Amino acid sequence: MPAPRTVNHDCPIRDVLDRVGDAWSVLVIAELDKAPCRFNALRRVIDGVSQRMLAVTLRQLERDGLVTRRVTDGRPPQVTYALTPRGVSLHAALAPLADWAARHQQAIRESRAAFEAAQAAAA
Amino acid sequence: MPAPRTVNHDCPIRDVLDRVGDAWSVLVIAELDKAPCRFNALRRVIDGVSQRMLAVTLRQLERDGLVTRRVTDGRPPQVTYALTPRGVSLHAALAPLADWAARHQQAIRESRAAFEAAQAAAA
DNA sequence: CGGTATCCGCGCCGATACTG
DNA sequence: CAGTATCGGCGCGGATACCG
Repeated sequence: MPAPRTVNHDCPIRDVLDRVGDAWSVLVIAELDKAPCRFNALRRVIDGVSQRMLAVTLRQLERDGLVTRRVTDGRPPQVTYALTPRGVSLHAALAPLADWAARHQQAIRESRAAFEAAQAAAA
Repeated sequence: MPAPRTVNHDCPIRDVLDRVGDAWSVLVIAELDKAPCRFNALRRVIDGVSQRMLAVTLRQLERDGLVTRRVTDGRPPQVTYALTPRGVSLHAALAPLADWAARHQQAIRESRAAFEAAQAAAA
């Protein structure tokens, strides 16, 4: 297949944004940064994520070497996920963005309200 | 209404990631950070973006107070987009992530290849 | 030149059912 | 407990046509 998907540029940041832009990946990383966690525990704490999306997200993160999947057979079977050093470093690289978001959140909301008010006035 | 939905958390970073996760927003911001730019010039340099998506993206960024839209009537009419200080600060907050992406890109590709090789071996 | 309006396909994701 | 398989809707975005 020639064109799998939006080519954009081979700009390296796009690979990362495809992951980071996903709603769940960041939440999973943030949670695992606190402590390793099991599947259903993760599911409960993330709240809103479906079983399928959590599985898919974890598989992607594992694939990229950002989390590890450790299986402990027994009754009941246990699977523990944890961040790799690479995953930790990504979480760290995300911090400035999170900071920015927290600092500008209010101003952005006001901008949006103002913009919509202007739109309404134009109509 | 108990839980409207797609709430995740009111975590402020989600608002930002909805924008940043969008394929085009970051490219537009990066381009406008170099210099203000007109619509079609932006279209040419971004390469791959449809007219519709560029318009939508710019509207969102304007709405959030990240870019300004300046119209100069004449023949032909001109519309110039530029980053606001807030937009510049977002671009700066993105830098560590871009750095991280550049530094880990190669390792991630290798992880993916290894993962897929393991998958193939399991089959 | 710089858009908006409309249509429509396809890909993502939630729901459901089943397995080791 | 920790998943995979399958289906179906719906929303995102490309293509196209048209306007100031």
